Amino acid sequence: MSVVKKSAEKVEVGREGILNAAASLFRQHGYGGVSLRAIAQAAGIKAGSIYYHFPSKDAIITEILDAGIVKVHEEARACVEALPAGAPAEAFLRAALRGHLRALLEHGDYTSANVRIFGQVPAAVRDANLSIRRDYEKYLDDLLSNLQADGAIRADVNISRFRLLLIGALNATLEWFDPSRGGVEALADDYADTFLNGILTQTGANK
Amino acid sequence: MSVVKKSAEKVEVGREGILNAAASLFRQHGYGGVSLRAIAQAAGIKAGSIYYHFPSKDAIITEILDAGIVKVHEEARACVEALPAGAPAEAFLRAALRGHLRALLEHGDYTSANVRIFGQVPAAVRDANLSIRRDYEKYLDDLLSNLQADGAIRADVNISRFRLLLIGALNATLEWFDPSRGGVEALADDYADTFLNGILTQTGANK
DNA sequence: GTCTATATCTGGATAGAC
DNA sequence: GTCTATCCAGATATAGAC
Repeated sequence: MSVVKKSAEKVEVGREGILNAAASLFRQHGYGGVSLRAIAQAAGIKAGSIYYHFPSKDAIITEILDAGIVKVHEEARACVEALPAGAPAEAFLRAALRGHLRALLEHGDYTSANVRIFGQVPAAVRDANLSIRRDYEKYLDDLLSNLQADGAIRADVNISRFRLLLIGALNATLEWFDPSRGGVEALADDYADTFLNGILTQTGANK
Repeated sequence: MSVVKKSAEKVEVGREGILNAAASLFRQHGYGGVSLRAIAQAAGIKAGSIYYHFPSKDAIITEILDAGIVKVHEEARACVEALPAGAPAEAFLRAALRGHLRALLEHGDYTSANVRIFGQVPAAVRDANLSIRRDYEKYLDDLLSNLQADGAIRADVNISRFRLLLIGALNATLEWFDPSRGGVEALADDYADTFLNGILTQTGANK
């Protein structure tokens, strides 16, 4: 995807090159820590040229924040929908978790920019991203509620609170995940084991 | 602790007033999004006056980052050490979790600033905070390893990976926790239940 | 579609009065 | 311990050449 200059240094140009460069810089330095000059330099153009593609810095970050959520939502949904008919209940959680983690870590600059600076952007930018966020949260809540209605998840589990715990734990992997030391799929399985069964050796009678 | 002006608007002055104002602003707007002028205004002084207390912006953020970790580490340790002799194994995890969460949410500006902008500050500032971070991570790893050696935690649980999952989930509560809707202690117990036992209704034979 | 040049403003930091 | 005044580097954004 996107243009690649021969083989120099994969300097991408145009709209997508700007977005990729910006996402990486926002992730590293935060919203206020990145100048249009820096984005332009990373994209291989001059600062003034950015305004041909985007009307403002806020427009760039808005697009990046949205993309971060959309990619994760789409991949989680795709993984769930790819399940064979009659898959066991816990497979639904495993699939959603795997999709979330895969998209999260494969589009790390966009998703990390979202996780890190959502709370730091101007209110107008944050509001624009909120409905997209809510859509994904509702998707997960519905999925988990169905599993609970089926009896797979304990009745005393607060679904939206567990969803917050889950997303928090998954998103935090962005801060330390290193693809050269074990793949995403293994990580997803490992995390799913913990969420589903806990860490205790014996789980006879809970309090 | 710290000075309070009569009852006007709790405008704190001096060193601590600057730190409190800065922590709150860094949490809200990120490292690059906060100017010394803004910090000064929030602290009720003028920008130039800050340099009487701190040599640079970096010195301020360094102190805030360190405080964020130290408060959590101290409270977690205190909760664990307050356990009665002969407390059950899982009580150790519950205590550490409760201490972490309590300090995290009670000193939200400092801890949230740390969580949000650790990855965005200049390298020199980040390095200064790293050893303090490592100390706390080692404390948790040792505690969890002991529980595993005692047989309380399953042998197939990767301790440092579980610690990453745990801290990630706990720190994420900063993004949504609202003390007016349920206390910290209840949240800590709820999270502990999930980590210890998982969410599945039946936990007969794990794969 | 990208450039140069520039207008306008805000940033961190310093000096010295009080 | 806080102020005012200021230096200068760097910010967003615009205008117009190519």
